[in-house]
Amino acid sequence: MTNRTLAADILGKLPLFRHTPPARLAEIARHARTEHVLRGAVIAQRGEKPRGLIAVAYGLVKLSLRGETEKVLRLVGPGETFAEAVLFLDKPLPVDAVALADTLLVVVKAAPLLALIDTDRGFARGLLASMSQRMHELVMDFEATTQHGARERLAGYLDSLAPAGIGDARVQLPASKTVIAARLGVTKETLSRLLRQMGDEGLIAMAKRDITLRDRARLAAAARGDRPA
Amino acid sequence: MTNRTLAADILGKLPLFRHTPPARLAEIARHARTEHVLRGAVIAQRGEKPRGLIAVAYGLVKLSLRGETEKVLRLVGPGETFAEAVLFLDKPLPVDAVALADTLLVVVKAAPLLALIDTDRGFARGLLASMSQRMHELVMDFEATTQHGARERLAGYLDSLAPAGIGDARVQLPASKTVIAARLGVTKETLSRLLRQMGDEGLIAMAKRDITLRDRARLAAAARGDRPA
DNA sequence: CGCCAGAATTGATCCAGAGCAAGGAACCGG
DNA sequence: CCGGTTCCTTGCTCTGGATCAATTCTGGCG
Repeated sequence: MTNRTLAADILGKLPLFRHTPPARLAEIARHARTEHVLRGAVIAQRGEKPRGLIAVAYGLVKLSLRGETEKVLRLVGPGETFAEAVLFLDKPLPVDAVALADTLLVVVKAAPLLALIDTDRGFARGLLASMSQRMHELVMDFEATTQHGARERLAGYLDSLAPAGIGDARVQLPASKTVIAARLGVTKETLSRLLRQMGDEGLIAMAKRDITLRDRARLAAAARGDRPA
Repeated sequence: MTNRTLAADILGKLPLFRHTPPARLAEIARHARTEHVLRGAVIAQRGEKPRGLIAVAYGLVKLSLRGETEKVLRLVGPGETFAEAVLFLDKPLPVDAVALADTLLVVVKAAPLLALIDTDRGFARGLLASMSQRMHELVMDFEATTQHGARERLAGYLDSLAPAGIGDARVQLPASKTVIAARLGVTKETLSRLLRQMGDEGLIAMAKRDITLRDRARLAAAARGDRPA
């Protein structure tokens, strides 16, 4: 399979292009290329000008703000895209992107996508919807960071990892605890202590990156800010 | 002037509709209405379903997250719009909207706008651009809140109020200090102390809501995190 | 003018979470 | 099986900014 048909294949599976006719998709793929990067590789850096829309075929990408303390804005997994927003702005990237695992990317140049907005109404709507979604998540995150304490954020995060349902649930952290901590906006030390504490309270059980939610009701309560009994 | 021609008139002045032909604009205005609200009035509350895209003709609207401590996400002034993102999501509003002054709003229902995306390519692009812009601002704000201390945020904010340039600049706070404090993510007490401190250092001079930036170089330095000499 | 409510200042205290330091524990290639 | 990373945990201390508690200032309005 050539690089381009591979790209077309991957792009076709994205929600964004779900309704785009194959002919147009092939056209888009002509301006796309796949890129394989190793764990730890820097995909893009803050300040650079974006190379285009980036989709993750497999692997995991970390988008983060780097100050003296790193804040992870989003973990981008298979089937997800990033850098949509900068496509339409003449601004440099505001975040760093680093591969957390061996990752296959598809990079699509901006120009053909801009054209696609005019010719494929489904795409325009899809893009709008996905950006709205992203925006909403960002606002929710903002709220979590500014309104809730570290314990509440962690409880909410853990709860969000498991599909709604009652009874024990087993979840797996999508990245190292250090990265999760930066995602939650705390230090790894604080995360470690909080996990420990929740373990002691019987809220969760932890084995490495695998966590069992032992009491989802109390976990949800903790996310709402209730202090332990 | 009727309510509708007024609405059309106001909408026509927005960047978003800058390139929309008058005929379409009139069509949109058929589904829009103006709304005059008094200072302090609640325009929309978190959890409600959005009534549509809202534009501010004159006045000032505060968008904020309400927990036990309020966080102001954005102050929306004349010529600006809000609630675009929720148009495309079937979700309740994530924020509260309150008028900070007597304000004239134009409320445009979602349906005709969705139709306009298909018929007016300029509009689709404009919408995408404005959402991207909003997104970018949100990320910058996020960065400020998570990466910088209160003093740096204030310095950056003050600096951003004045157009770039050297020498003394006079700016005016767009709202009460209490609101500005919530915008910056600090308490009014902390804001008061910081302003005082910057005054003592000769960085700024303050009279009520009017602030003179006395040393933009050092102000910019403070925004970057340099401690006072 | 004098009164009152909301806004701002100022001082004193408190605390969640950061920072620092020092081990453990799992994982890797050789 | 060893030696080196990289990741995680745990104890101690420190601090930015919140919180609590008075005043003081301000701008309407009768």
